[in-house]
Amino acid sequence: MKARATETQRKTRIQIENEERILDAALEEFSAHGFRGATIDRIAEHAGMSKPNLLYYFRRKQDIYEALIARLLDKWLEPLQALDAVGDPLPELQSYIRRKLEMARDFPRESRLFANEILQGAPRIKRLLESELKPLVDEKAEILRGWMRAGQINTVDPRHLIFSIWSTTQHYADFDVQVQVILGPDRGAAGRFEDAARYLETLFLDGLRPKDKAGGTPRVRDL
Amino acid sequence: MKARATETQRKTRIQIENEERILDAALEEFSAHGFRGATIDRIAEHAGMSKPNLLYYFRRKQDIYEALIARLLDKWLEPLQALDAVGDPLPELQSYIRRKLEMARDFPRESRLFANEILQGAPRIKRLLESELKPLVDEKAEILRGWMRAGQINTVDPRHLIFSIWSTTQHYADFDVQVQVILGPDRGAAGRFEDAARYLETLFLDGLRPKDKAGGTPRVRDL
DNA sequence: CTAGAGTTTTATCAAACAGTCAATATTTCG
DNA sequence: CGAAATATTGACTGTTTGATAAAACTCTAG
Repeated sequence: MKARATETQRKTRIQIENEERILDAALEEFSAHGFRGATIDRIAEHAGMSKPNLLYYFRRKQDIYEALIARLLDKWLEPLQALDAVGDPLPELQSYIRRKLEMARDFPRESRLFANEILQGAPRIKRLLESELKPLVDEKAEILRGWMRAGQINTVDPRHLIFSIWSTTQHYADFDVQVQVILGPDRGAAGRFEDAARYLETLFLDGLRPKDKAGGTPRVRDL
Repeated sequence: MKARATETQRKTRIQIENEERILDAALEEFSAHGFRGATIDRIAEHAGMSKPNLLYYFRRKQDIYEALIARLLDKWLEPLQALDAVGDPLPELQSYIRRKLEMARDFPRESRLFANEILQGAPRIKRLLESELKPLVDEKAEILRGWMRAGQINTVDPRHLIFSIWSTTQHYADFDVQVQVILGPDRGAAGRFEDAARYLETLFLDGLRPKDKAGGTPRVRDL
């Protein structure tokens, strides 16, 4: 019988192995070229099997893509899930930033997969963003607002705060080539991420304005 | 005679008009689907001309892409170019952030074009990044270091500072769909960018740590 | 060991794709 | 005007791509 995912049926050893290999190869290709730029041929080649064989496990290109997204979304949202109301705000936020940065370091392909999808208008996962991401962000934004009301962190729009954490951390995965061109090969990947972590800590905690200059607060604000 | 760019030759009115239309259409397609995902047929259709006609002006797909990149890179680096050593550091940085954010607001397709290219490993413009972007960043990083030595801004790695400005501002163009899902349709595009500007100002100047706990200026700036 | 389920391959298809060519139409300019 | 330069088109080529059909092979449970 056909190995269709829709049916409730135990998976064969070979099925499990091959779907794994296909999804890994697909991650490689989709994250590097986007949905339209990736081809079944290259995914099959990368997975070490013939194209018809691959299509035996996933009937259509889009099926591979959707399986991949479904498998990765939860993992991707884990750091934000972990943001907890009970901890102290600043360490809690630092921890969130650190986790996101570690995700960018350890799972750059996953980061680029989502980046490609969103960048190209999220035609295939927009619904998923509305049903999964939006409520999660709303929930965590409420926690942040609580901290702001209590004066434990500066008052800002919590959703924009979350955007800035996403963008600054994922930048190191998504724009890695550019980062490497600019930083040069001096420090390895690990060193780059340490530097990034140190910088982001300063930025998010204290910003750029020096804490106390010699006399008074100049507070230059306007442009 | 053929209308090849390699030859020193005055351009016809029709040539100018058509190249313009082609490049605009190409920006639309390349920014939405990446190099491999975009097709000549769709670019031609979008430009309102037949495919062979388009190929009369640009012989290969890659030629369109390269012409587009060449035309846009300078404009894209303009805000950083404008960062000036003589101004006061904080207003100067604020101004840079504001400019970058305006670019994201006014030229989202250009932002996505570059994002797509870098995301996919910059295979076509890596050399350009090394020859144009790297020296510019090095130059401006030196200005930032000067301000840090003078104690006018906090001491951080200036290149990571630049990364964070790029990522936070371009996020509003590149990840626009996601931003819209999360913020909802309440405020229009203009409103979103005002909010973003206000938030980024707080972030980059003061970070999240409250300035002085009780007493002093509450610094409530609400949403 | 063997029947049937599960897996892989070979052959194939139609559509999409980048790019070419020669013929035709239009514009420019002396 | 009329010839040369420029622009546009239709018809076409070879390749890539997503997808299918059926035959052949392999594994596994009884």
